[in-house]
Amino acid sequence: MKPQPLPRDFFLAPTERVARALLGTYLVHDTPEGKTVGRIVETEAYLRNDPACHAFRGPTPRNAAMFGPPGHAYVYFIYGMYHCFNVVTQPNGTGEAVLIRALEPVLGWELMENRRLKHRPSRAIAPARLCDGPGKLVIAMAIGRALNHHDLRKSPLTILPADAFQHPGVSAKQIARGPRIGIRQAADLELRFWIDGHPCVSGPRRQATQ
DNA sequence: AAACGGATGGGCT
DNA sequence: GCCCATCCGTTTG
Repeated sequence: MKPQPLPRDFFLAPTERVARALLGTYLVHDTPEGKTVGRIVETEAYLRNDPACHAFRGPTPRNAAMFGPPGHAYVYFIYGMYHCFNVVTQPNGTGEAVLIRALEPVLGWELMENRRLKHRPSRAIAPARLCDGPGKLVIAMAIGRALNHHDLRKSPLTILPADAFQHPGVSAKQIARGPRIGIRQAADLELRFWIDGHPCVSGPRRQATQ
């Protein structure tokens, strides 16, 4: 039987719990160019009463998706040239989400590499560096503003459970946590989660690779 | 190995 | 006008 996308109820759990539960699941994007799949290895939670959260000061045109239905995408533009991809959590109107920060490439490696090289044609990219950051994975998976508000139970962009590719999943003991990256407000909150020691995690805390 | 600055443009005070 | 949920190449120790 074909694996079914994560159901709506998955995203109704407390956001911190959803951020942990997403580790080991698979982000799948079907495009005319081909299919790409990445295993989620790093996430961050953004909460309603959290000054670092885009929804903190209430709804605006930009953050509207965060106040929309759970299990939909929130895609936003940042630093004049990048996008970030989030999954909305909690009931409609709450304003919480999980940022997807890093993927382990699973399928469509060559397509992901070509997309990355188009943005940065100067050098080769090590496999573990292909999707080790929120801006990078969005380029590799070709996730753009058009997918803002997209229902992640439907084609072309879905999230499949950890067992979809015969993987046992991620146990609580394998999950590390720490402060979120790149924010000034609420910088002390430990709302970043990753698979401990995984080579595809972003930042200095990942395991040393070559 | 870590620190730093430039690119680049939308969103909000 | 200032602030970014970033990335990359260069410099520094």
